[in-house]
Amino acid sequence: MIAKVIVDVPSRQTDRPFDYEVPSSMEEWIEVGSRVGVPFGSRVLQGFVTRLTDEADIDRRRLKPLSELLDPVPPLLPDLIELAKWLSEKYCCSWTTALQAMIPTALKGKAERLVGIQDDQAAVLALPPELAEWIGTSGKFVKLETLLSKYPEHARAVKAALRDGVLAERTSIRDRLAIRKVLTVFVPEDESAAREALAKLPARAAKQREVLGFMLEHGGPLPLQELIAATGSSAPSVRSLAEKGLLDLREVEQRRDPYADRAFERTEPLPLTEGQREVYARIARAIGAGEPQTMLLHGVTGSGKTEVYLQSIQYCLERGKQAIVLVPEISLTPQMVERFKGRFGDAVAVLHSRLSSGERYDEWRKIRDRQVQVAIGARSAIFAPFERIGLIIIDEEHESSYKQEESPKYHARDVAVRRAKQHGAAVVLGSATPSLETYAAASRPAPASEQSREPALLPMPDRVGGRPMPPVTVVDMREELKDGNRSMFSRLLHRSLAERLERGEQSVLLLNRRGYSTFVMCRSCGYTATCPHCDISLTYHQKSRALRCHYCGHAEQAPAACPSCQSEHIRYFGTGTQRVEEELAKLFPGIRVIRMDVDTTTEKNAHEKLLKQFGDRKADVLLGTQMVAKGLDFPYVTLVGVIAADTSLNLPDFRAAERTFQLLTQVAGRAGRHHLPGEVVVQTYAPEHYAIVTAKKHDYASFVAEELRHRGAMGYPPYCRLILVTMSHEQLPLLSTVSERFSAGLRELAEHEGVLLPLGSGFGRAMEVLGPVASPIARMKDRYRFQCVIKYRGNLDASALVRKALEPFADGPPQRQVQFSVDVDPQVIL
DNA sequence: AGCACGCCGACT
DNA sequence: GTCGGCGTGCTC
Repeated sequence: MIAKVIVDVPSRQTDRPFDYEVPSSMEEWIEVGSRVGVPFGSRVLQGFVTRLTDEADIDRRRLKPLSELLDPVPPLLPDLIELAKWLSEKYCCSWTTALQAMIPTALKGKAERLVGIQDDQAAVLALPPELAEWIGTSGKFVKLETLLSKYPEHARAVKAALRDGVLAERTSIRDRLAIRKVLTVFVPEDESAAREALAKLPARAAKQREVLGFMLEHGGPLPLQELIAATGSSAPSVRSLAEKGLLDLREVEQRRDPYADRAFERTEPLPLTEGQREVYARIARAIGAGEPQTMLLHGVTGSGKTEVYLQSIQYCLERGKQAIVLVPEISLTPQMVERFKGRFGDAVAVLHSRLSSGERYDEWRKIRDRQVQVAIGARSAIFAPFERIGLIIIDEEHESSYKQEESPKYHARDVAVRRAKQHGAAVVLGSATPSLETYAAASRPAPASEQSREPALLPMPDRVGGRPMPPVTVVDMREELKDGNRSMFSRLLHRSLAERLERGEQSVLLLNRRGYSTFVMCRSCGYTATCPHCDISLTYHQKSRALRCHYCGHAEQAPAACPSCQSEHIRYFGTGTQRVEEELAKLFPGIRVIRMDVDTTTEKNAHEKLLKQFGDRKADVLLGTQMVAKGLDFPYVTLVGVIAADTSLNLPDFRAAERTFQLLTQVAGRAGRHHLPGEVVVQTYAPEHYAIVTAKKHDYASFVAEELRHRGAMGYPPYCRLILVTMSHEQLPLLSTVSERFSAGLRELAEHEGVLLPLGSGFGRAMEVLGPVASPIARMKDRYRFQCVIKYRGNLDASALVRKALEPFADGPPQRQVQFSVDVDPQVIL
């Protein structure tokens, strides 16, 4: 049997399967998706089996055998292997990079050199005795690295022994993280004997008596650490009991269940409103049909989307299929998890980045081992190794966090649609503010033949319980200034906050962070601190009093005087939220504020804790950046204030208006979700901007109409698609030549295909190549950066053209190589 | 990505 | 006359 293996070398030249002989001992176990160790050149690497066949592409005599099978159960399934291939083509990355994105980091194996004694008694005598003893008997292998670090003085002897064959060497792939084993204490089988022994333990062995007594009373097995904690004893006491045979001490495989210590109250399906019922029926029908179908669930905030999700999943599970739920990382809150755990209990695995890699690995294994039927998680949960997916839900479909910024730069929404196609599953994209791409596709009347390719539109325009959308008041900050109010709070917001304080209700304040971020400026000469390696400003970190570049990590001490003019009028602008907090304290003495931003949420679970405090009404105001806009649901929040709505409007990105509208709508949805009516105050310097006007009216349709006009005029998605190619090199002239050659080459290929046409002409296939021009961040980590923007439309494989255009630049001299980075469907092009 | 093979300068 | 620079080409 021959296995086609993708080896873990992310270069263009090795981005194809290599053939290996499957040893007969592995034949029964090996599958497409198995992870294996293979000899590759002079080393052993990790790889994935992509196909099993009897035909080798090369001379059979040149084949090498697989050296090991790394997991008893394949970590990937054939559909994921195929999906990875698709990812690599669409997003222009290597197959192995795509495969790596699908498995937990814990499984990224690394080769390790092992040495052991050959079965040759006489030769062993040649080894230094302590070495021989430590290595142990023949057949046992120890890590070479460990051996050398333990006995550095014997390095020569080891080398000689390896050369002479006294020591044998083997290479093996070792997982970065093993399954966690926990030393666990058991009551021995012969419990009565232990009881008798307990009575006979001498009085001075007080600890042991206590421990044994506790175990006999407690009964069941208990992790050693817990036993120690519970009895105030120490490990030696337990061990000596174990040595006497009065307790058993064994290693037990431990699942790291991050929710183990929490009980979730079981919930039952809620009665659906008529609107919910209709949507649910459509989704259920799609699941039942077993045909791939995408639906856009356009439901206003508070319309009860989550309950529809829950019941749809229920239906899916009843059909014996599995479901994946994607949620933006930021809104994967305990509240959210609770709702799913509450409904489906142990059938849910939760995957998010706040978990340790061990915890994530264990949650992932529940999926692979078929112990759960529902996976809820951020972006990468789309790769959950389920075998029969019936439903994929993407909540807050418009969120940019579904796009991965590193290679593979995939968009989870597009991957979901593709995966659903493989499984005949339904995809539900849920949002109050769908992305323009999705909405345009869903509302476009599809030709009959393409019915299933366009998402169906499922509207949910009403809030549950008929609660109205909260009224939004827009305050023109220019008028405030004119009237002599120079505070960051308008008179209305100030008054509204005061009222909430009086009534004991809560407020949420959103500061659109960009434009307010931390930086350093000299008020005398206008000097700003910039990174010496990148063309961007340094940010000021109050805690360490350091200036830091968040692209390359460069850090320096914050200067006391301006390095340029020596003036002492250099000012450090703290995070915007800190300033707001200070101001609040000044205006409302005694006000209790919870601040949520990068500074206060770095600690693990900080997020969770802060939200819980706010939920317990331990604060009057929740102040934060974007993260307070998403998915929070607190009954006593009756005021939402947006400090500066237009900071995101002024970003030089074509999605700036869309982002602003989405943010305002989302945050407004946080107010008045329960019995108390809510109110929203939006402060801005651009009250007439359509994003703000339409957000005020909760009028998505008008926003879309206006925004589509702009996109059409400027030639941006959804009227075309984009690919951003960024090239970088230390030397500007070389970069300039190479980037010109690349864009010329790409134009030539497009010309050859007959698609190199201006997008403004007609409606067929067309492609434009813009640039190269200097990137918005023209230098990063001492490398200059140029970019090309490719716009295209119609049924054409632009990724394939880009890949082809990249070929001549494959690899040359490693040092002076221009780096190419391809971003298909970029979220920001600035 | 490694690592080996292969052609031109400063050493025993 | 050899050791070693890293350019280029391969890895089943």
